[in-house]
Amino acid sequence: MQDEDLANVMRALGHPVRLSILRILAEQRQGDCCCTDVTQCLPLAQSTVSQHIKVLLEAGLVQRHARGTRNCYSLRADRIEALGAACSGLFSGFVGQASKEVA
Amino acid sequence: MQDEDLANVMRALGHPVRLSILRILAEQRQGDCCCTDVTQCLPLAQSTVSQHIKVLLEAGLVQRHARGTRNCYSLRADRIEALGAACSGLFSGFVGQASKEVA
DNA sequence: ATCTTCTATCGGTAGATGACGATGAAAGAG
DNA sequence: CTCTTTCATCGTCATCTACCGATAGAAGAT
Repeated sequence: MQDEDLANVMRALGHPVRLSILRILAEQRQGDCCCTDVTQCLPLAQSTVSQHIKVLLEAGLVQRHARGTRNCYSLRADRIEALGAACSGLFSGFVGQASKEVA
Repeated sequence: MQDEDLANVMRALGHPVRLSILRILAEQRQGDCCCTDVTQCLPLAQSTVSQHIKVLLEAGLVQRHARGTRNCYSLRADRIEALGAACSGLFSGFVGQASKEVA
């Protein structure tokens, strides 16, 4: 994962509301969590929530699947796992060098 | 680490230049990397680099230690490790639930 | 066909962010 | 003391972000 992509994903994660949305989606068993459901869990307008979801979509962290009149969202576990791996590599790379000095 | 803090750190990481700065600091052996050194590695003005470093400082990702007329910067390995752990927990939490549906 | 629900998008506003050049303070060198 | 180097901060500008209300289109219900 390139720095540019990684930065994009980090930026998507860099807002408390979006972290909340991810948590809300993670708690849904069936993946049938639509925009209205998410909105009801948050003190924000539907349009605002929709915008945040769009950011998460573009970062590849969630996926959309239409179900009748609803748009349902769920986490993209594959991408999140990849991100976890990328972070591990990133941080261990940093720490590997940095620990020589920080002591 | 609370969502608010986590989001702050993510936001700090959510810019390619700041990721670059972290990489530059990680490559320094002695921790004697000053603002001018970092600036020479980047196509940006010194004031801009100083601003980015400030963001990283406030996120707790780097530390400053004066050395004569220079301000030297190094990574805070402890914080980065903590962040890595927080991310692991976050992602595994997400994936743990999400994987029930994504298959 | 009409009504309702859901939701993406638009338009607008306030505030944050990123970039720059200029400046001034601190610390060492001459 | 004077000069140079370093660098955080300030003022400014352009752009991006976050939020809202309004709207329109799609899909199902009546």
